[in-house]
Amino acid sequence: MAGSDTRERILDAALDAFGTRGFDTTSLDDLAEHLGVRKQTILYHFGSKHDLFMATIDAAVGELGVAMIEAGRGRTGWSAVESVVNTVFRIAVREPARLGLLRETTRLGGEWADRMRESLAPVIEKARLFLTLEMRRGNMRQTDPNLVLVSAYSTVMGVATEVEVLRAVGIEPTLREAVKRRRELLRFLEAALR
Amino acid sequence: MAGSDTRERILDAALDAFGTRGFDTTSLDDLAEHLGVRKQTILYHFGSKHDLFMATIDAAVGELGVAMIEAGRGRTGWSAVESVVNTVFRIAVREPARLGLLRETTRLGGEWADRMRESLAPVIEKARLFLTLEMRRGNMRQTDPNLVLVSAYSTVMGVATEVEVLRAVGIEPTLREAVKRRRELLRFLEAALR
DNA sequence: AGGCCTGTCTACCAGTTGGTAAGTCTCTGG
DNA sequence: CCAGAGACTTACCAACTGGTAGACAGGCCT
Repeated sequence: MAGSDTRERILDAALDAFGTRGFDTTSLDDLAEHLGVRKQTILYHFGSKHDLFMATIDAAVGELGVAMIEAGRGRTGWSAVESVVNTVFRIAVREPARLGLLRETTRLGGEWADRMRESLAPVIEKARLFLTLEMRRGNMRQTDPNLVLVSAYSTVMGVATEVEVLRAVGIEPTLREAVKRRRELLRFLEAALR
Repeated sequence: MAGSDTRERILDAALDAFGTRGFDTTSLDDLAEHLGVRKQTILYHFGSKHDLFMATIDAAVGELGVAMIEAGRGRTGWSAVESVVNTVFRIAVREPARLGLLRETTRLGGEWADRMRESLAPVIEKARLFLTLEMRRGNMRQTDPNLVLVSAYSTVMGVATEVEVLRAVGIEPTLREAVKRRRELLRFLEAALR
């Protein structure tokens, strides 16, 4: 039959559901119905809802990390930052659930956040090194790289994903607006970092 | 007996629970047990879980807005920004659930986010006016105030509340660290805005 | 052919959820 | 003194949750 293709389909659907509706609100029944499959098929492939979420984190966060490292590879200075931000924004527009899952995971904390940190550790380490180097070179203002990292992360994530906050200031989440937002965000970051 | 004091107690506990564990994860049973009261007492005062959450938003977001406006009153320029950020940070440290509830509400979206936007509209309007004025005076770089607002909001909220992200870069959420974070955040914002 | 593994299904379950119905108690005003 | 409103309770329920047990089909290897 379809072979192990079902597993992939479940993982995709789970990523989408967990990343948009959240972990608690997503029931295996709903997920199964949406896939045209019985709930027990999901449990057969992933054992438990817990394990399914774990697998989802690995898949989503892993690929996200790879994309970010790829975006920064070979670039230096401001162009590296720009490239990474553009990549994150592209993902935010095309697969909002992927960043949503990151949010959801940090929100849930505990064991899941640990897992996510593990997956993301190499990216963070790379970013830290980058910042340290740029500071030493005098291309960036001197401060604690970790704190800069948090500020930059928060800003990018927020501007890229916080739909309701955008609406609160009268910005509708359209593609055109996303482009403007990205441009302004880059200016904001550039001013803050350099 | 205790009169309508129970209502207040329920509201406080609900704010705490919804703001930290989230809406779905918080059951009326748990809430009731924690209060030493039957679940039906909660439903007597608030009708439904839905209505309880609404009331929680009104209470929490309302007071937050008042605190922010109060912090900015009478001040101009950078000192106003500083004062508001300090206020938000104080709340983040002392009543993390209050900011957590804001997060949770934007996360859930829909009707609840609408309600929150209503409560917060005057604060946002005031902030927008402030930014416009400062830009006109030349104290702040010229751009779309709405976009600046989103960037600033995201950054402050993130740095103040995203515990797991902080841990990811090796910062433990202690009080001492919070002070350092606030100082760095202010520098970050100052560089980005002026 | 026959045993076995994989993938999917049906049937079922115990626990938890938000919510309804109807009672009990106490205080207060006429 | 008693009617009734307010505050809180017990008793109950239907719906849904994640998960287990076991059957059945088909392909693969011997």
